[in-house]
Amino acid sequence: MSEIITNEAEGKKNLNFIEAMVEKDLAEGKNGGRVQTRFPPEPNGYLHIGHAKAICLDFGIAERHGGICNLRFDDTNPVKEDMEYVDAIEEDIKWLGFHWDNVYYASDYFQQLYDFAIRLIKEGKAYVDEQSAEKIAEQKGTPTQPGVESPYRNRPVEESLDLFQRMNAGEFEEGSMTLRAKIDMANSNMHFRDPIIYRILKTPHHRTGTKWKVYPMYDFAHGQSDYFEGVTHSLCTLEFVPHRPLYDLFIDWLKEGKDLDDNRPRQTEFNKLNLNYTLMSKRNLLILVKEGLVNGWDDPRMPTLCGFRRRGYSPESIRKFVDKIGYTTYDALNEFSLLESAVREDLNARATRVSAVLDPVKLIVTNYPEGKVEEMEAINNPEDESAGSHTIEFSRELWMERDDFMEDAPKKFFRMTPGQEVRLKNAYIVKCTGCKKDADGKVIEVYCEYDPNTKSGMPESNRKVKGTLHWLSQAHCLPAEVRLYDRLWEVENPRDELAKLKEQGLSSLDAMKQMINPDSLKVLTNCYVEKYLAEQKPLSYFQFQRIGYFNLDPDSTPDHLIFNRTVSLKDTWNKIKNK
RNA sequence: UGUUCUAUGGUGUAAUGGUAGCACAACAGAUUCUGGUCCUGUUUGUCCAGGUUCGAAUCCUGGUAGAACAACCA
Repeated sequence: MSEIITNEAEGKKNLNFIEAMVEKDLAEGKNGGRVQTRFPPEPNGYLHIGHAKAICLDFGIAERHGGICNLRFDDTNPVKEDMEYVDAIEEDIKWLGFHWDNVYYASDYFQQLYDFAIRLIKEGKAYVDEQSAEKIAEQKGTPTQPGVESPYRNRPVEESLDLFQRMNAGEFEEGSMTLRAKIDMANSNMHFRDPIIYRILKTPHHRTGTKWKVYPMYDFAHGQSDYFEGVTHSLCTLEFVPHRPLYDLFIDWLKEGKDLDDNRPRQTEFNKLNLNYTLMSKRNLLILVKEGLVNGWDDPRMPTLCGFRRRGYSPESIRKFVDKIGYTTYDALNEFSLLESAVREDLNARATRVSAVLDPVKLIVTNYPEGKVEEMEAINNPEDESAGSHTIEFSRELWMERDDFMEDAPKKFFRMTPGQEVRLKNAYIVKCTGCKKDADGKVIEVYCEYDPNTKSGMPESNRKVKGTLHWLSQAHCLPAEVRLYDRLWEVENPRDELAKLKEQGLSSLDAMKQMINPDSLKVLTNCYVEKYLAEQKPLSYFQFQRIGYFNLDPDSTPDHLIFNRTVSLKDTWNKIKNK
């Protein structure tokens, strides 16, 4: 009985449509009851959070259904690709917490693909075209008008065969000839209008060197690669929907009806990730990096996985986010705040609480003995008792946050203002007694008196005060640089805005310069942090209490501490203040 | 004026012919030695018009709106 209930409960899982399909295929015994996926990046740039969405699906489905998922580099265009990217991609996938069964390269199949092309020529299904790119584009027609056939379309098989072999021997210049599949120049699907399947490229390939002079196009490589590997479910994003009939056709031609009909990979498309205030396309990210608009692929403002890593996002937070947005066929624009809620949720459980003063002003506890130092206990994480605690020194001369003092404060200001009591976190309750200002009226010192009976943990310490402030002992803290990040783009939908500006004749670079947020990076050089932070590992997760989540930048040194703000804490006071 | 695809609160996503639910956001409150977290509550939705059905977010028809497709990129 209980088993039945369990099964029913499992049956009610809200699976996304792809995973539901996989389960159905499995139940029906398709592909011999196997599940095999692949993650197929082109090694021409760094992975971004949109790839994380695909990675979670490809690897996740294999993991959850006893299948396998391979990493396959789609390296059919040596002009754009590089081993640097191969290494970075592998690192990012591992960081996200996934592992592949095998690493493959589309270039592993260059010989098989070439042989297949030869076969198609012999079967009269492919021909060598000697027209220019412009001419071919012109003859292609438009989505509403049929194309016209190339004059080379019906040339003798032997001629195409000879030319294709000589193309690969390096006898012809780049751009002078292509191999085209003979399909249908009038088809309503543009991809069926005799697609180019091979082109001449003389740039050495990062893996095969100068062995090949002709390279297969995506459409002629992807489906066949899936087939060679035994992929069952070929998952990709929505823009490949029009390619699917071609994907199927080339596999049909390849199989020659030898296999059972269901023993083949099938392509299924899902919506790619769009995030507001975020530009995702690799092409444009490359421009940002090359033009120095950001400081490299791992700039914490970048949507790359290495950027998020350096910003202080945990892999778990990214997976959590991907989980929340789901997979559909609707071209959605997700709110960045959902990502932020995911990282706050994860870091709340994970981050060590410390004190840091980002905009310091002196706080003097006037009735505290000069020279006296007390070690106070600071809980590392109230959400996790096992995280323990560390000590923080208290003394007469402290640093406090400038924002935490107001001489004339509104009623709801529960912080330091003359006559009002506040708790100094982990220490004493103090009463503000006044401040000192310079000639310009700027507050340079704040004064308070402490109540010795209110030390944290003491019996009388539980008196209620509305505010609790963080602080640092001037003699016992360290200077630090803190980098505050804001959104890189000022417009909510930079993808569409970029397209609009380009239509107006702007270059990508100029359009991006127009949309970029000039205040996306604020460097604070006059900050203080606890001594405790002197010897922490790079990329460790911290919460600067009452401020936000921060992590130690990889460039940080003990002599020059650098922290990146991952995300601020939710700030209710800021809302009240601005009402 | 082609083909293909899509449409559920502000955003994203469930409901697979049977009580429109969840998360984020927003708002209000309670708790708090973080104005954080945790907790409670509130507001807001099936693009439109027909049809099928006892019953439609779901199926059908027609609109409307949006997207993708015309690289020797992937």
